[in-house]
Amino acid sequence: MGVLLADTAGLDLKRTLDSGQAFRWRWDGPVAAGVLGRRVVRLTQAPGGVRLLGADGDRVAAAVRRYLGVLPSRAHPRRAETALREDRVLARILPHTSGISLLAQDPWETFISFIISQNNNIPKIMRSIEGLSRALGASLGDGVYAFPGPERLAAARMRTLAASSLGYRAPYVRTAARLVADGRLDLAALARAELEAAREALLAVPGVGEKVGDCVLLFGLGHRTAFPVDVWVRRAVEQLYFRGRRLRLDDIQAFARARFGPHAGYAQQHLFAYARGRLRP
DNA sequence: GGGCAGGTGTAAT
DNA sequence: ATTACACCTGCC
Repeated sequence: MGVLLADTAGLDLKRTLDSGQAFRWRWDGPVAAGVLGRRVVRLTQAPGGVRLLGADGDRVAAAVRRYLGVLPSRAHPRRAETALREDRVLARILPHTSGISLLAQDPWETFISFIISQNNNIPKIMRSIEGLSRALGASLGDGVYAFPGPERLAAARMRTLAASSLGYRAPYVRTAARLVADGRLDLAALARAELEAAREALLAVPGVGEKVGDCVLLFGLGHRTAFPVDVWVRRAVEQLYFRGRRLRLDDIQAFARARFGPHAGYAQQHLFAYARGRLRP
């Protein structure tokens, strides 16, 4: 049943969907169910790649392939891995992390999701996003809800936001939604803009710091040289490249640019996955 | 039940 | 320029 998605050989679905870049996937045994826009998608790992379950047509398959980062071919994770294997440290790490893909997620949903992610943990982030979708998003049937659009979120009552356990992030989410809803922040334009200009625009939003901004750039706006530094990536860089020496954030960024260049985003994903799985704090 | 994790904003030096 | 602390919630 379903269809094997082209170009997904070698893609590790679990590593990809559980890598902290997406928050709307649920595993039911071997099947991952997620919401892409207004469509529920079910995926499973197959011997030759990723299988799209259900009776969806070619257009859906193409959309899922773009989402999974295997289209266009220049964005394919295999290219990044080939290049990153030149790095001695990553060559050692890759056997544990190979197959991770950088997802091409919806800019708006990614923007809000990572504002919620600040000073937070993944299960709680997922609950908050689920709660917002349930309260404000369109029903897609079977108890599944789309992520609410900017206008819906901008107009939401504070108590609705609070009911989704946003905590002190609620005003950040509301302000961010208003900026997008009335066009003062154009996420699509930031996807086309230069990295530094886009970064600056995101950092001007209350609740968006360097880490969240870089996550939005990398996971939602297609800026594949962004290098989000959270505590795990910091540990990985300091321990694996600098013998545990304490570095400043700017120095980590400069190091990533120099060392990984156009593949910095992918390097970050592998370092993050490795650190979370195998490094001690 | 107190301590802790997780980024950002703000106020302090 | 760097540093210390508060912020909300859920988990241990």
